[in-house]
Amino acid sequence: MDLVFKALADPGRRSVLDHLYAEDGQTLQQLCALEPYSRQALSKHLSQLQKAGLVVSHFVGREKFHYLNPVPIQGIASRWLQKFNDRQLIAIAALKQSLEDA
Amino acid sequence: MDLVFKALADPGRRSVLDHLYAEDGQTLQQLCALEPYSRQALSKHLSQLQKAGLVVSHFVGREKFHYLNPVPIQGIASRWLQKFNDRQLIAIAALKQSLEDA
DNA sequence: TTGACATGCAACCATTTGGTTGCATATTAT
DNA sequence: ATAATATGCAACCAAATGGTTGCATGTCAA
Repeated sequence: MDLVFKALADPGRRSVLDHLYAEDGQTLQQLCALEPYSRQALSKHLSQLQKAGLVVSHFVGREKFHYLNPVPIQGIASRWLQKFNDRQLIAIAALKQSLEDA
Repeated sequence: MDLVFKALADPGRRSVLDHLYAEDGQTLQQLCALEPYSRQALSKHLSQLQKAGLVVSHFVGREKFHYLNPVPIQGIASRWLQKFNDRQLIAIAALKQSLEDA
């Protein structure tokens, strides 16, 4: 789970996820045309995303196609929402209070 | 928004959020007793969490009380879920469930 | 078969990050 | 008033991070 948070921490990697969402099943070369990074840099980012489970890939010949896996993100969302939903109203109330005091 | 992702990337900061959830309105000294970090290290972590909007604090005398603000996390969740909902019916169901429980 | 294409891996470098030490400021208690 | 408490800030340092370069491997096409 720590890998997921670390993978999402970089704006470039989030952008890769966005591009994979826009068009699923892209190869490294295709992503290179969309991102301002070199092939090697993108490759390392994709590797991290893959280790975090956010991207799944498979080879077809010499081409490696990458696919988005939203499950870990769902995991984060449900974890934190589950954690905070119970107190949500109180916390929001507290936030409003503190903002009004400022 | 980038600050929120970066703030959540560190396991220590996530632990701070957990402790603030367990007991809201704690001071730096109280958190020091719970975390394996020095006062100064914790202070910097709290500062980052505050800049990310995940923690709100206010002084009472010389004591600074820290409160959890779940709103940015909700923002992340809704953003990514909204992005991926179209393809993930299961995610929609899970989110609705968690929101309805709140 | 030979050359071009798609990717992987390792070494190296600059920047960022997390942590500490030391000092300063402000509030409470004796 | 003086000492102890609670926090803030800046400088410094080691480790992690993001990116590059160079080379190696495997696949397709002429």
